Amino acid sequence: MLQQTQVITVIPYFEKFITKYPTLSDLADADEEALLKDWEGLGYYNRIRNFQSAVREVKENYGAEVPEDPDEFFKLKGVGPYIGGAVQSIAFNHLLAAVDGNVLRVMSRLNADARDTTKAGVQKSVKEEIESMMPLEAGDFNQALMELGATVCTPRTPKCIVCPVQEHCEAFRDNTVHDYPVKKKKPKKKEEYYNVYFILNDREEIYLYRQEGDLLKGMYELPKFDVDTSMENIESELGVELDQKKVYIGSDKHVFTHKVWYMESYLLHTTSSNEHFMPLDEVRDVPMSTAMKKVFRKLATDGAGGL
DNA sequence: CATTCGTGGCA
DNA sequence: TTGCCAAGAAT
Repeated sequence: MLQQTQVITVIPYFEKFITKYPTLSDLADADEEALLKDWEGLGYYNRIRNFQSAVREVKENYGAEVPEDPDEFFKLKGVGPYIGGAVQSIAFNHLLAAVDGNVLRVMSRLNADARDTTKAGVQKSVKEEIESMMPLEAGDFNQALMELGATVCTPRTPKCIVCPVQEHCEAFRDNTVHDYPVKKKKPKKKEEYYNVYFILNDREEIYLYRQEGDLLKGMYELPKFDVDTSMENIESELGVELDQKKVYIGSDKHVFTHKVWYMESYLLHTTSSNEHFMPLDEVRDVPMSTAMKKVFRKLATDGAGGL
């Protein structure tokens, strides 16, 4: 949960998961769609699939005991350098570093390190440097380093005046704290323009399906097409016959890490039905991305009422 | 090594 | 309004 996600955001999800899935088996046996519903809104949805995969692996191949051997633990899905170091140091006191964004920022300033911290090789180097001076209280040390970054050595206005390691900080000495960490600039987000359709039939059902591909995989979405797609193509793609008149619902923008969706939504009627149609009162129970929820919200407020 | 994975808060 | 950033990992 904590991968690229703030602690404050994670807390309510964490509470829900440990309550609803208190044991390894509860998580291992859970339905993927139910897990996605509980993860809804947290983003990076592959994380929960990876986690379930790791839990099943532990249950089946490690006697339901989380492996204390770092080499074994690192084999689990979703376990990378950070999670591996964090868990193995905090839970089992192995002398491994837990290098997250906070730690990279702290270390780059301490050393006035101008290397690009987005590069895996640089992160590995920082990890090895920390491990070369790791005290026996590895878990505490890792958490202290992260906490220092989260509360004192912050991105914008670091509180150098109260920093406990100020006298060791090369960037502070040089008055160049704001030059670190060095990161390569992110490429511009790709803009994508879609028409999104609420297709309702006579039985109060709506066309809704699980998203495939990689982005938002497993989350339910409304039929969505490039803006230049003809109605004939849409009917043929979806296997439905659509009434001529369509009602404009609204416009939504949704920003992802690497792309932006611009969505225009419309309400359409059909007399068709197929396996993709779902009763309207079941829509609330399926996992849906924040992007699609925005579109639905507009229908509920401005549209034909009813949801 | 670079790209692709969500979402919300903040300046 | 825009870009940055968050207890990163898989591909």
